[in-house]
Amino acid sequence: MPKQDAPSTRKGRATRDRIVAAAADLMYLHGVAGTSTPAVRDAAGVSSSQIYHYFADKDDLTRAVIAFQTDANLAFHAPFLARLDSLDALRAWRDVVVDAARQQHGAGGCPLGSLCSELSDDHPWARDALAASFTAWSEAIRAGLAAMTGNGTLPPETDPGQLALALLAAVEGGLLLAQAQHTTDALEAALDTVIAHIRDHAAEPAR
Amino acid sequence: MPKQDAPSTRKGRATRDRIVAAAADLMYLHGVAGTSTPAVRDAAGVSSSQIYHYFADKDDLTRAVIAFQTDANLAFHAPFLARLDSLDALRAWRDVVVDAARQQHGAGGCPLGSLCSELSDDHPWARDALAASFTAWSEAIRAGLAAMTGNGTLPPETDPGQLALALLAAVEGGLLLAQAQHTTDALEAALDTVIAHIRDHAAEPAR
DNA sequence: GTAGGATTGGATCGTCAAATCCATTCCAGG
DNA sequence: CCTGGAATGGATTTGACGATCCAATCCTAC
Repeated sequence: MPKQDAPSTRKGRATRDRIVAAAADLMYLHGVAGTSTPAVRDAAGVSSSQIYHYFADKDDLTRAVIAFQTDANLAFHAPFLARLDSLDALRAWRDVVVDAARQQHGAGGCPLGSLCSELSDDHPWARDALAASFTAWSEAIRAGLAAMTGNGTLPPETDPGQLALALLAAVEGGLLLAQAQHTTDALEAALDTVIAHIRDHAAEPAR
Repeated sequence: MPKQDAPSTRKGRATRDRIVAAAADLMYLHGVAGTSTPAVRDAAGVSSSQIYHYFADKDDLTRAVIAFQTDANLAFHAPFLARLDSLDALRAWRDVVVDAARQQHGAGGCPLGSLCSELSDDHPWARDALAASFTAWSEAIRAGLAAMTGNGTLPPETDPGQLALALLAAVEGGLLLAQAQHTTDALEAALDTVIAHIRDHAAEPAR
């Protein structure tokens, strides 16, 4: 039973947000199982009872963290995906993703990907939420690519949905490998390969 | 301090193997943190002391599981990657990967990927081992692709290492998304896109 | 067969995380 | 003001997990 009622007072909302932000941070760094509620309590600067005042249990808090990361992820990528109207714009997005990964030497991987890998099998509610997150993300990419078919950069018979999934998988797989290898090589190779395929398609005239 | 000495007696080796196999299975299903040593004890049909007789601690057992999954993974893919001398052989491998994922509706994801996502950030020894696993895997793919440049299927200027990383990232990302979506759509899209790019490259004559 | 190490069983200990409880303080509306 | 619900602090309970210990049994080498 999730505790869905938002805090009524301003202070309460601030506290709840602080808990979620701290939990999101810790869970990103150490995983959900690796994040204890005492750790969240200390990081957020609250007391134990606060956590259970605003959340039914740890699962409920985790639910909030998933929503938090979903929003953060879309907020981060949306500006670049909104106007994906040229190959250069696509490459610009690629650079942003690669730079972000490089900045932390791949550590952490994708916030959504980590949660997905850890929670999907045992927690259907988490799986559903994350599936929706990924769908929204790939839909944002697809919409961007659709702009390229719309303005003639790509031939009309290209399937933006297929390419969007391929790009998303490239990002997730690339970030996962970056986590182990501490290199963005795989991420770059995966994205560059898909983008090269798109470029080749754009270069050759529609048959 | 790993307990690296293999059991001296036949029975001991069998017990140790049983523990590792049970632990690998549970850790694949529920993650490392989600797998308690009592659970491993029950699944393997041994008593607590057995586990700590053959392994220094849970980390040491996890180390063994990583090695186990690394071997299993290579053993599974090697037959297909060994003779990757044509586009059809590449597509055959793709089908095997996709079928395996489809068979369990994406549940579980990649055994190595799951471990990587959970352990890389907090356990350097695991990260190193998994990085080596992925390197070996991508090297096997690269060697296969190299056969295609060797026999003229692919032009000599193609970079098999780059393509191998792209394929590996496609597999990992695709399996991760399959875990959330319970569909192999993304996996297929990612692999098909990279393979289409390779095909296009093969079709056009070397400049 | 028999000695001695390898292997096994299962009780047990210390620790820590999840969740609960209750008493106290805060604060917005009247 | 002042009052009732919201918010907070922190002690506490309960249970599980990792790890240890020691006694009993098994096997292998001689």
